[in-house]
Amino acid sequence: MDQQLSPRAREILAAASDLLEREGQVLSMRKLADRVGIRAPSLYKHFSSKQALEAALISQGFEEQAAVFEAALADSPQPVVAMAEAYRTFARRHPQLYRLMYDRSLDRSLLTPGSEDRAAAPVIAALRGDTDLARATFAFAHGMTILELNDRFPAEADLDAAWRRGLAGLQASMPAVAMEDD
Amino acid sequence: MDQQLSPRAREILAAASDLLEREGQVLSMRKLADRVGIRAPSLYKHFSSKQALEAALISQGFEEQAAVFEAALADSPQPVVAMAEAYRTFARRHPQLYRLMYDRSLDRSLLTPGSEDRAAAPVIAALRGDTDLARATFAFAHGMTILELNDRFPAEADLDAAWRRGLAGLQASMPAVAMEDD
DNA sequence: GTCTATATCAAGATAGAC
DNA sequence: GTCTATCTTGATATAGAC
Repeated sequence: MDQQLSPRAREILAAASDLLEREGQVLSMRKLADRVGIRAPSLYKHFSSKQALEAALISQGFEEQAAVFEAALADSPQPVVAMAEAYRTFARRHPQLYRLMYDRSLDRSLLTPGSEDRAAAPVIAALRGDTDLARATFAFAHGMTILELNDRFPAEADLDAAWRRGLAGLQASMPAVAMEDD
Repeated sequence: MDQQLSPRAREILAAASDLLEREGQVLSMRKLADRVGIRAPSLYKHFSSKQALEAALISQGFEEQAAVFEAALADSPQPVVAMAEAYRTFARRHPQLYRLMYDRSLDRSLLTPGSEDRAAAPVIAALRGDTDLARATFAFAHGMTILELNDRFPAEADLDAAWRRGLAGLQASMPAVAMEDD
């Protein structure tokens, strides 16, 4: 959690976030130190390695996702659609953080415990505990998102329509609840 | 096309393919040269840059995908399911090539002209020209594939079930043809 | 908690001889 | 088409002084 980080460490993370948000910037300890206004070796007084620093950023990302998903679950009559929109918005706002979070394998031992699960929980809840469908929906959302970030769709593609189409199909395979609510 | 490449260039590409297939190996001009049995600068007599060499590998990958998708379209009563299986098999057989092909933006000017389109065409045909649905299905397949390669699903997850669930939902949103065939 | 100095490694690419 | 020698850049990380 953030509580375990010193104020200075949090400043460094904020600077790293800023640095990442300039699209295309790759995180390096030197560039980060420049931005903070110190020398690169000094960063190691606050984070034991670059990997540990990245893990802190990733954990923060999961916490933010958890918050927006929980809001979507609580506030929307169509939580899956609302979550998909929140997912896409998150990725567009922090494209480099998104890549950091999802483009590689994760060393989960370095993450804030439970942060990844907290982001996943509202998604599974919105799909009524159907984990297969939740995984399929997550895969669809990630695929749409990362392919868009990587410019892999034709310029003329109507991505809103593809999102709608995919979500409609996936939700249609949910066990119908029709008139009742569980 | 391959025809434009010299025999030596094709040997180099084959070596690069081998090198990539050892999971986890990142392609470098030096390691590639070692494997070919020459010095790194000599590679530049055959490919103008590392990027050009990668583009040749990617083009070959698209050609291979086009071939397996075309076979799936021709041979299977359920072409979308057969293509999804072929897609997953391709990625598992060449995980590093798969990442090279899909993890980044593409400089299409370096590719073999038309190779990317040839891979996409059978997919669109199998979905009866519905491009929105084709993009949604591609996104789902890529998401499942890359998240599996990156170990992002829990160890106990039943990925076969998630694939089936996703494909069933997506195909259900195809305009029904029921008794007729077009 | 910051600094300087440095170790270590690895990468892509070019020049020019043979 | 191959070589040697080299340029240039950039990265993570440590040691030890202040």
